[in-house]
Amino acid sequence: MYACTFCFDLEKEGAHIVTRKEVAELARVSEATVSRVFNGVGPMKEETKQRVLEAAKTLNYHPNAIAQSFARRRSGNLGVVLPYVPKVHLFSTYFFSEILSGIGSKVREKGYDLLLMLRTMEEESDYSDIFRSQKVDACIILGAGDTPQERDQLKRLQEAGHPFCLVNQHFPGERFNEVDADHEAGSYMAVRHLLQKGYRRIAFLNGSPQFSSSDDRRKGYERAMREAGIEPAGYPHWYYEGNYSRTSGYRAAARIYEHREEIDAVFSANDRMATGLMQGLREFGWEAGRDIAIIGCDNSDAARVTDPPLTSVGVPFYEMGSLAADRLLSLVLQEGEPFQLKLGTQLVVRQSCSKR
Amino acid sequence: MYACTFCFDLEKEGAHIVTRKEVAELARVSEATVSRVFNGVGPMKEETKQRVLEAAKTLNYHPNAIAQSFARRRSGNLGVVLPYVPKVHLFSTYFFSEILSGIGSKVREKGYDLLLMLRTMEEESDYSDIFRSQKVDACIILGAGDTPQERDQLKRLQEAGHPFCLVNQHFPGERFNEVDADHEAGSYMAVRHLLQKGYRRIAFLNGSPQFSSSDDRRKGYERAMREAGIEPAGYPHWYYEGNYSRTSGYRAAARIYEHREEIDAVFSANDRMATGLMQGLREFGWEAGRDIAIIGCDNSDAARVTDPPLTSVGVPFYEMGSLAADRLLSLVLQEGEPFQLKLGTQLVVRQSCSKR
DNA sequence: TTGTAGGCGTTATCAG
DNA sequence: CTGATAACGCCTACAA
Repeated sequence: MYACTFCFDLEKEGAHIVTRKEVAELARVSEATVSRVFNGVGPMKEETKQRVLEAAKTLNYHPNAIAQSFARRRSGNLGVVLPYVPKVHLFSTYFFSEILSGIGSKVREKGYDLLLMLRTMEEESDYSDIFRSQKVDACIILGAGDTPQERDQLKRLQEAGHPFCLVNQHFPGERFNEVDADHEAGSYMAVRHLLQKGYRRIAFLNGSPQFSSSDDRRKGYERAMREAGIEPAGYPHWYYEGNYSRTSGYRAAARIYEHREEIDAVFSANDRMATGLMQGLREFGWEAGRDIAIIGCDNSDAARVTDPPLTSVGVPFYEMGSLAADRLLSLVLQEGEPFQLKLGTQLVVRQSCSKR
Repeated sequence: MYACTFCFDLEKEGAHIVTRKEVAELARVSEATVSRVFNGVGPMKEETKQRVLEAAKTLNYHPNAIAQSFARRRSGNLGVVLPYVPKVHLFSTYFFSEILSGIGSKVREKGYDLLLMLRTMEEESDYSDIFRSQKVDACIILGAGDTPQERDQLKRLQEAGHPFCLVNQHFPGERFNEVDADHEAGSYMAVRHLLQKGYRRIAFLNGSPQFSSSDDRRKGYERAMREAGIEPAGYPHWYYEGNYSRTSGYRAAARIYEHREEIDAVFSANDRMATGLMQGLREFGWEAGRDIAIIGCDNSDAARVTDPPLTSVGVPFYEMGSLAADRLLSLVLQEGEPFQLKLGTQLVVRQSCSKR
């Protein structure tokens, strides 16, 4: 009998939404006091506090986050913008899932929530829309490229005073908040590695030019070559350009194979293109690591799966995401300065460039 | 001079947050009328409507989403729970990014937003917490497994009347909302394909048992074998179990190679394990498609990258996500019934099982 | 067709 | 230390 009543009550509570008011009544204090207890502000008698907490527990009270956001005029959400291209995987999902994980862990640590916004390409939507609805307090923009439109939109965001941050992308000449990786240094290391192994005729397979990492990698490649006394500009057949997709790497294989007399290694601006390249070359009977050396970038899962496993420049995407969220949320809380950070990269040597 | 004033005004507007009140004043109507116009409810004079819209445009008014949520007592957010294991990729990121994309497109189409919740494993947090704060109106749970704790939590959610949905996971005996794929049929097709190619000694590399798809795939495998007059239970060396990670597939390679006399094909419960398996076997000098046939599941990107490319059972993750979001949000709006759906799968033949 | 007014569940500011 | 009380921006009967 008692048990029944108890169960019944519990079920009712499950449906009913407990408010601060009820807690206040049960604890015989004012609603304001309940809020103080839950926000830990102001001095208060320990006994009162305990009475409130107890009442809250028996009623199973949980503050309404929406009401809090409304009253505080802060959503408590960090927005993350992802370029969304259905059925086409221009970027590696590795890139995004790592960064997202990094953001997610930091955001949770800071008591925020993550609002995901998938941006379709066709849509000319202003970034400001994201902030206008007030659903996010700040926002991290992933996969942005340096195009005139993009620059314009970001500038407007900046001028409007909306806090945002870019990850893995740099806009020269602007002072946007950014967390980037030192792709130049990473590429330099990779190409140096090839040179030390005795390769001299090293081609470069670049990605889409609107991403700053493409430019950085090209610079690293050229610096290493020039330091070795080789001027890559003198060899037109050493430069190829894809769009970071596996397919574009696959297509490059044909062109590269055409000039096989002048090439004994390829440095690719990401792993996806490198895997496509390996696959394409294999169809001509060329094996990476035997007939040609190949190095990729990102050190993604794909690099471990290919045959032979792919040497690659590791990029700390997870840490970049975490750091971006950390600094950006600090900015929102008025504690912290604008930032433009660059994290180190690391060469992970595997078999795709080991022979010789 | 005029231009200057204009610019100045625009900048001020960028910082100031325009409210409904100001629009009402400029349009010389009540605030209620502004709301009606923006929500398209109730009859109204076309002229009034235009006046309001114009005023809103000149002031650059956008309704405050938080305030709307507060008043409507609906957040307008769909929660998505992801298991979050830093630095460990138990599932393929492919799986999640596809489902997430599917959810994302549907959610946007319905005017909702996506709230991402990364769930760490250690944490014993009740799923109800997700709803208590009122930050989501419904929620899609990804990567759940059939464990006693999980079942308990989901039951409680159900009893509390919180709308949720599972994707790619079935809980026998419960009536949870689910969108699953017909893994049994897919596996059956895959194994039939092997049998038709003349393979008879087919081993099965399963994934973690807490996922219903593991069980389904085992059933499909067994049904195909039995129909061919082979009782797999009679061959203990035909069953292996990994945890869906590439590494677990790699490790299985050694055990499978040990019994190579009794095995000429392997059906793997996902692509990641299959790629690990291929890699492991290669270290013993065994090539997939030449010395052994291999088929995976998921038809992920990885299946196209391996050498040889991997035959795989395609699962419509994108559509599953989209469908789940669609039906779940319909439920929230009181239009639509509880659902338990199952989508078809498809065998994608590549070279990993072509020879012979 | 439009306006008035009460309410949503907090936060935060003042008195006491 | 604690209790009133005024916002917060919008929704929605109900009234006119």
